[in-house]
Amino acid sequence: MASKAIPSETQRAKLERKERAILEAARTIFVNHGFDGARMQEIARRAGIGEGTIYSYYDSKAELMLAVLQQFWDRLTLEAEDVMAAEQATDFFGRLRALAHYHLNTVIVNADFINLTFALRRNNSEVSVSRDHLRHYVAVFDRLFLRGQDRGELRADAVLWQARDIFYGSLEYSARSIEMTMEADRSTRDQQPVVDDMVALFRAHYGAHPEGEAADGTTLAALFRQIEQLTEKVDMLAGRLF
Amino acid sequence: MASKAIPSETQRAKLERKERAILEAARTIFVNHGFDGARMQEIARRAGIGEGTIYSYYDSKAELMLAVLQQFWDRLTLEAEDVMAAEQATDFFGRLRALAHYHLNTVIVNADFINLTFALRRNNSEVSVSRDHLRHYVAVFDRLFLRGQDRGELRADAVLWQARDIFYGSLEYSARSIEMTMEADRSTRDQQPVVDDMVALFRAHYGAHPEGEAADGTTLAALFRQIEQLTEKVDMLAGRLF
DNA sequence: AAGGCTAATTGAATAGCACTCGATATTGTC
DNA sequence: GACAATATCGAGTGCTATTCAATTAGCCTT
Repeated sequence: MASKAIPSETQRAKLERKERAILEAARTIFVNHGFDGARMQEIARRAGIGEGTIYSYYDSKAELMLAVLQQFWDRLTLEAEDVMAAEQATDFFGRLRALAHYHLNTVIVNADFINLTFALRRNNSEVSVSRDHLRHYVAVFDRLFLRGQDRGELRADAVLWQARDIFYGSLEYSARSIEMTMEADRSTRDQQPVVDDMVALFRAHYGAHPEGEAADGTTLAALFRQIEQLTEKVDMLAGRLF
Repeated sequence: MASKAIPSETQRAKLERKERAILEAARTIFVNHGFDGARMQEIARRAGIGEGTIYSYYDSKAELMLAVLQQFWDRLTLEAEDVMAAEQATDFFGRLRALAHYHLNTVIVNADFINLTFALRRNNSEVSVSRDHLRHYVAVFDRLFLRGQDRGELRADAVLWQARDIFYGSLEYSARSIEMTMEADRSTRDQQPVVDDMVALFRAHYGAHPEGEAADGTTLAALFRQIEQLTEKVDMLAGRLF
């Protein structure tokens, strides 16, 4: 029995090493050439194996790339947690700043990976898996936000997923703008105003503003929202009239 | 001379009709099958022409799709302008709401096109052209924002491109969230809170309300007054209706 | 250590696709 | 009607991911 287990252990180790080699090679080739530009032959050559062998590890090119992305997003998730844990400021906005800074920088530095992730959004069968990575990753923000609400730092009536979309959506677009304006210079300098703006935005719009409360506890943001809804109603009614 | 011009006119018309047929067929096939899933043969069959003929109109599959996208984004740009012009409320926030509403709805309804647009973000040579469509489209927002600043409705120190990224980035992510939660039901109901939140956000973060005194009683009073007036207006309009 | 069994590996063969090109048809001019 | 120019066609080309029959390596039994 033991004589069986030990050799199979070394065998498994060997297979795992080979799998890592494939993944490593695939990562390089995919990032450099994109999904369509990557040649399975080149990946095989770089991994030091035959072309057909890849298919005993991964069923298809798409699945291979999915594995690469899986690894990538898992790493990001762990790093994001670490960055927030390392932040001295333990209040919501301090941590939000740390997360925003990390995310923006990561998205810019790993623009290739981000593009790859969204390039898969065609083949519908793969999308669901691709979504899981993202869901897992953005859960970091969700936990932070909910904790902020529990502590009373954020409006209790704020909707989590709306805030999440604002956070990640804005930062992703900002990353693209930053990339466009300075293609070569990858310093972190120009990211600062974007991060500052994002934190200020969350403070103004989602912050609990205890000092600005009216006697009945109404907040400024709530008033603005109320104005929005009323204005809309007026528009709607006016539209029905004329 | 005239005898030359007239036949060439009919000939040109014929070619243009054929080009429209190709574009129309391509649009359908690309939307239904995605870029990689689309077969040039099927596009040709649907357009009622030979496969090779497409290549005397468009140099490649990618360029054909680019033409489809061009047409799509041009239409969106015009519609966005119209929607804003049709809005009764001429202040910044009223128009922003109209634009946000139009954009969010459009992105949801035409999710296929949006995905196609970003699917091209691999082949670098095409990206620049693809960017031009977007640049043209988002210029609608830019004009609105700058006008709002000129009129003193918005903070003068707000950075245009940051605001633009927040607007379009958030809405695109929100669209995805909305799609995910209700795959079938395409009513406009769930878009309302997102639009409200976006406008309220711009008001709180970019609005020029005497910001320094935001938390003091006078501003609060002004807001309450505004709410009073709006409520009155709603009552009046509702009274006229029923 | 040899033989046998299983699992892993290989790369030539297959199939599917965008795109080309020589042949054919259509149009315009005299 | 005949010639030139232009537009159309679809079988052929070249390039890929993927398959699979043949080969090799690993492991166990005796």
